Amino acid sequence: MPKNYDPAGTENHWQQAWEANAAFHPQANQTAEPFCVVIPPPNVTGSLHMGHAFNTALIDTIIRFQRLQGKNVLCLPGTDHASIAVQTILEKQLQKEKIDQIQLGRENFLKRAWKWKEESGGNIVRQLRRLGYSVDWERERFTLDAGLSKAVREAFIRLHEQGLIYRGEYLVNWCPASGSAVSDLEVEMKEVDGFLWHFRYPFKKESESERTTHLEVATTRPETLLGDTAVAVNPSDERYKHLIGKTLIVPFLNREIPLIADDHVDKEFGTGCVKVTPAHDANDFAIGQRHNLPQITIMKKDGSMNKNTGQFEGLDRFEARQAVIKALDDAGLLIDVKPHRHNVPYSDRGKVPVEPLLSTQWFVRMEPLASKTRDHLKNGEPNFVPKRWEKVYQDWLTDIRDWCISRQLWWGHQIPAWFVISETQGRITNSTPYIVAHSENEALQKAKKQFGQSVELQQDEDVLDTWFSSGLWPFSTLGWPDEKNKDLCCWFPTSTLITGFDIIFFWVARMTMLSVIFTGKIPFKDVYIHGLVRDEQNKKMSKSAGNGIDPLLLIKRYGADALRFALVREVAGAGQDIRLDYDRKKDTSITIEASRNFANKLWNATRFVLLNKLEFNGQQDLEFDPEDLQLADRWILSRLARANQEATKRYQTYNLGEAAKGLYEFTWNDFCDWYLELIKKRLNPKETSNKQALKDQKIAQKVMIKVLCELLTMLNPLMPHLTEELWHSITKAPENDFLSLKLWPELNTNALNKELEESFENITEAIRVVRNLRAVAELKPTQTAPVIFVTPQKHLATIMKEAESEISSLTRASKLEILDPKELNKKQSKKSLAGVSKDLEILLPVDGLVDLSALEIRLKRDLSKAEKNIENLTSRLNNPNFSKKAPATVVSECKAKLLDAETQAELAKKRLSDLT
RNA sequence: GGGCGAUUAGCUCAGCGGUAGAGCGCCUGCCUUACAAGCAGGAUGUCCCUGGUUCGAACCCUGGAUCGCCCA
Repeated sequence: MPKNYDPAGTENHWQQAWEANAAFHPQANQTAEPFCVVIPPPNVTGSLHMGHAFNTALIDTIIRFQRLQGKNVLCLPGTDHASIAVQTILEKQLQKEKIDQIQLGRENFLKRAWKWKEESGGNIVRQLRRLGYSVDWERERFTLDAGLSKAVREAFIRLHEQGLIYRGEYLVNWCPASGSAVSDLEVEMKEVDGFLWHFRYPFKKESESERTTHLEVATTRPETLLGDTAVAVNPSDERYKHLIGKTLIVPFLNREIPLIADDHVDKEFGTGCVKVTPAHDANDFAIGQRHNLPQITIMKKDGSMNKNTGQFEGLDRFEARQAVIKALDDAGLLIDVKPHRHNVPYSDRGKVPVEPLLSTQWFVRMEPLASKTRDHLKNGEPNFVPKRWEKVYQDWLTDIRDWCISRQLWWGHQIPAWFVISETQGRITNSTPYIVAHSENEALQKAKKQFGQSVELQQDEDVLDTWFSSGLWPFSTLGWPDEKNKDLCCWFPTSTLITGFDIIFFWVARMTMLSVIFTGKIPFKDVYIHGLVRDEQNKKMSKSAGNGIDPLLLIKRYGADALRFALVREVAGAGQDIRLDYDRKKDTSITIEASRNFANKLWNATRFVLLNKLEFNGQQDLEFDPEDLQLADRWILSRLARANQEATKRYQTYNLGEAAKGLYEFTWNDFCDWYLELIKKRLNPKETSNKQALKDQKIAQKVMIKVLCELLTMLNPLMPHLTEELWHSITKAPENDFLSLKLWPELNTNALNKELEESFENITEAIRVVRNLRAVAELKPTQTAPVIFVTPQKHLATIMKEAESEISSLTRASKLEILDPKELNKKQSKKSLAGVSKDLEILLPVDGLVDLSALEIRLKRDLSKAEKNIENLTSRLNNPNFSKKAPATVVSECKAKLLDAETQAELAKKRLSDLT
């Protein structure tokens, strides 16, 4: 084994071995308790970013732990088809090749899209493998698969049958960049610096009075005045009360519109008069509905002005704004321009302002779905971890708006609705009847029954929102709508959903709602919500901000295990965002480097064990008679059991960061720093003929191997590659026998011994004091010196005697004495360096030149600490309320501490007086 | 405007009623044959402010400040 761990080869090797042996491909018919996680399907156009790495690290840790618990674990991977993103990529391709999309036709376009998917779409999935993801690759799914497409059609048909899907003309968010409607959720509000334009809205001649020939109106979007069908004021606004009902004239178009009164108008905003454009603004749409106003669309789908705009026809929406302003100015109607910061809705994908636009779309009626899902939530389904996200989820399910699911795109699930165009002269209008069916054939049969033999059908051109198919993911991937499917029966409802809080709305809520309606069940028991990865400036990592950190680069530098361990370790406070330090010049991260160092530590601990197990081979049993165990053995076995107990609990309750930290500390501090150091002497006995020594050696070997093996298993969910490699090194297990498929070490409760652990701490503390005194004495590490421990505590003395030889070697003692204060020779103590730990005196009788002033400083510091303690504790104990009201254990603890502090102060004083 | 979260050592964060913790960094000494990606020793804090509850508050409650996120 080389001195340093090199992850590259190891990780690659085990990833291939796992996959070649289908290690994580479970059978649906096993009797073991099922455990299932479906991964949040990444966008097929995506490439691995830190968010994926983080999510993956958490999921994989959880499922690997559950696998070690003996459960029948399925983790199902896949990708979603990302309608808009793929379409955008292809459109760019076509543009480059100067191919017209319409001429190319839908069929050819889709051929190209699939070709692109086959060639480039696997990118993200390939990259996920680099993390060592223990998913079942044989069950990998894609939202446009035949199976999932069937599920989508079935879902659409069932919703439609239940009256939960409708088609109609409403105001939707139109994204001119992608030429499609998008849902409310795909709109992001951005605060931008704009202007508030004040202009005059003239009254019709008959409506004029001497004093009022016009109204002053303020708007951030002057171009929409071309679609105005009213001006509105608040009914209680004294300034305008008398004018309500009068007629105004739309500039340039000379359209007559009324002045109406509506409660929703804010008197304080602008002049208190608002123009009303029902076809281009959501609030105005609502006003329009209340007042029966006409809706005039002024824009085409590409964002340019249509024929309703007179002289402005053909202008792009932003050009039109400038043109309208200029025209208003020219006409003397423009009054004022004020800078104004306001929110503008942007399309998430298209990155341009969305345009509220009247158009005919398909919608899902959400309230009935949400209401059923809220009922489940009352019973605690699903269970959110951390709890606080439940409220976010609940708020979202309350006051939910209908979901616009149609997209004017080609890449996706084409809506399974066929228009009976023969009923409306071969054209699709808002009144054309339609048939919803699984296939064209079925639609035709149905249509013939209803409309006669000579019907002519045309399928709706639009596709469904990608989230519609993602919403079915937990059950469509398991074989739904085939309710007898073995996978579905075995693993649905799934166990845990693990995802970031940013998609609770988009994804989690939609999955629960769709699942409730189709299966009657919430699709997962637990929802573990994690935070986001932020950059070193605490900014959210995103493509547009350009502050992403490439996980693959970090994997290359530190290894996938180090990256995973670092990400999980940082997440101790569940649900909190994590900040990852990163040096952009050098592509290094101190946090991940620390995890890499930990991997190396584990590597070297194993190396040490292998170098010292002598004639042991992997098959040899590790049984031993507890009677033969030495103090250190019993101690480390107690610590091991505790580590096991804590890790189990933490893994089970999603406290993964704490699990990682706990195991890190056990490995480094307990096992490496103390246990392995303590047994070094036993492992290399000087007299090979001494039977007891050989026995002790063997016990130490067995214990260290046992501890290491269990440790490797417990760390396996966090660092799967490294632990797999090291486990094979120790056990010499065959290549296709995996630690990852073994069982979690059984908890040995008999080994737990709190008292022993506490006593042991006294010893380690004593050793620390000796080392400190040696440093004060400026002894060379190789130099030995005599050590004397003095304690009146019989128990402590006994334990120290039991560990005498270990203490000797760790303190480099030439001679070690453990004495009762009565046995201490005055002369001896006078000439010694001395330290104090609790009621233990530590003496270093060194002759020769020693810097006494350094020792004095040390002792004085000890003394003042102890005195401060005494003061503190006494004042507490002197408070009558304290002893009366505080729990008895706390009071007695306090008294014991006071006693300790007093002895300590006394000893320190004595030593100080000895110095002079 | 409504809601949520954060504020603890130089940095990144644990702790959530019983005298402040870890990792990294820092200082000192060590190539002690598992590991210098290491070992040993050491220093470091008005636990954001303000009242209050309590025998006792970093932790619970009032109010406020700053930063961040979500929704309107």
